[in-house]
Amino acid sequence: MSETLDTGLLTEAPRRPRGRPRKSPDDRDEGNRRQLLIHAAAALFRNKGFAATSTRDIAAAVGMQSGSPFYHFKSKGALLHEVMAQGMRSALRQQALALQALRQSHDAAQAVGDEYSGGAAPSPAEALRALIRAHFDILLCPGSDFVPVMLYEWRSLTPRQRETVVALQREYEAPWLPVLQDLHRQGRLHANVHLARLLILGALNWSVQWFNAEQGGSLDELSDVALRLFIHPEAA
Amino acid sequence: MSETLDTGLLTEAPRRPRGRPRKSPDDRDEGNRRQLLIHAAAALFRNKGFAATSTRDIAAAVGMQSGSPFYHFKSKGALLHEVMAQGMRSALRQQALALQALRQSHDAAQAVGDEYSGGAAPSPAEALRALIRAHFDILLCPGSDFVPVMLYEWRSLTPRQRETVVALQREYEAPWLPVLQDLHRQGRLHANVHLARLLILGALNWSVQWFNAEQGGSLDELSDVALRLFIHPEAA
DNA sequence: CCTACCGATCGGTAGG
DNA sequence: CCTACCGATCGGTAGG
Repeated sequence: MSETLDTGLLTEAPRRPRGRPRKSPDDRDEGNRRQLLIHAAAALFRNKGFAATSTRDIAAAVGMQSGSPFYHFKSKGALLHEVMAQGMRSALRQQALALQALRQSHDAAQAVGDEYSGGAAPSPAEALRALIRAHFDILLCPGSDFVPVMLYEWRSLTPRQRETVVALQREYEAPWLPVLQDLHRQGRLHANVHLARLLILGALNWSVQWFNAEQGGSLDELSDVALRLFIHPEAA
Repeated sequence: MSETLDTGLLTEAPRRPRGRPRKSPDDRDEGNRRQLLIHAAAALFRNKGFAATSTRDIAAAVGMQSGSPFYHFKSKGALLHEVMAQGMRSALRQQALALQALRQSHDAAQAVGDEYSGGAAPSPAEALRALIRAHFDILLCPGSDFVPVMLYEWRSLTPRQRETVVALQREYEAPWLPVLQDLHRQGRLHANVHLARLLILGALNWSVQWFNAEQGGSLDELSDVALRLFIHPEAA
C-alpha cells in the first residue's frame, strides 16, 4: 500500500514559488490527503463523538486550515458517512478472510488424510470462534476506530446515509445466523437464534467500552472466554 | 426540598399581573420544575446525544425560555451529571428491591414447608435471572432514559463528575460477581467471572440499541433467553 | 488547498 | 423565571 509520494521540490520551480513550499504538480496525493482526513476524523469521532468534534479539529489533526476539509468532503456528515462505509467494507473483507482461512485449514487437514474431525467442513463451534475473533479484531485492534464510530454514532446519519450503512451491517451479520442455527441443532445453544445473535454481538460490541489494549490480555484469550460463555459443552 | 418561593406578584400588583397567566402563589413547583427539566433532558440526551442537544431544546421541551434552565442548573454539564446520578440511584433501588423480593419469596415458600428447592437461599441461577430482569427494566421500560444516557454519554462528564458516577456503577455491578462465582462453582458458567460479567452486562446494555418496546416481546421472555444463553444446563 | 469571511447557533449571564 | 444580550464557536463558502 505504500504509494510513491515524491515531494518533487526539485523538478520545477525556476525561482521560489509564492507561499509556503509546494509539492510538484505531478504529485497526485489527492486520495492520500483525503484518506488522512478520514483517519483523523475516525479517531476524533471515536474519542469525542461526532457532535463534539469540530471540522476545525479534524483539519488541525492533519495540518490543514479550517476550511480545507470542505475541499474533500461536501459536509461534516459526508465525512462521517465515509468513515462508516469504509469501516464496514473493511470489516466485511476481514470477516470473509477469516472464514476463508478457517475453511482452507480444514481442506488442508483433509488433503493429508487428517480426518479426525469426521467431516470436511469446520465445526459450528470453530466457525463461531472465527467470527468472534474477527469481530474483536475489527473493534479492538489499535487504530480500529471506524467500526466503533459506526456502532456509536449512527444516530448522526441522515436517513438516506443510514440505509447504506444498515445494508452493510446486514451483510456483516448474515454469516452469524447459520452458524448459530447449527449450534442450536447440536444442542450447544439454548436460545432463540435471532435473539442470541443480538445478545452475542452486543456483548462483543460493548467491549469497545472496557477493553484496554495495553493490559487487557490477548484477543485470542478473550475470544475463547466469550465462546465458552455463549455455547454449552459438547454433549457427551 | 420545596422551599418557599413567593413571587410576590400579588402583594404588590393591585390590578392584573403583567405577563401570561400565573399559577397561584401556593403552587410550589420548584422541585417539580427542576425535575421536569431533568426528565426532558434525559429524553433528549438519549435520543439526540448530549452534544447535539442544546439547552434551548431542553428549555423548549418544558415550555421555558432559553436562559431559564440556568436558574436551576449552573451548566449544561451539571444537568447531564444530575440525570446520570439520579438514574443510577434509582437503578440501585430497583436492583435492591428485586433481590429482596427474590429472598422473600423463598422465605415464604420455606415458611409453609415448601422445601422443594432444597435450601433456604435462592439458587444462583434464580439470582442471576433476577439481576438480568431488573437490568432490562432499568434500561428498556418506556421512559427509562436515565441509565442509557449514563451508559452512552459518560464521555461528556468532567473527570470529577465521572468519579461519582463510576462509584455508583461499581456499587451496581457488585452483586453480580458472587452470583457468577456461585454459578462457576456449580459448573454452569465456564468462563472467567470478571470477564463474564463484562460480557453479560455488555449484551444487556446493547439491548438499548435494538429493543423495541412495542413489538419486542416481554422483558420476562427476553430475560429467560438471556439466562439460557449465558449459563449451561444443570449437571445431570 | 489557503484566506477571509458569513450567518447561525450555542452556553451562559445581568438585571429585574 | 423572563428579557435581552454577549462572546465564542461552528459548519460552510467565495475566490483565488
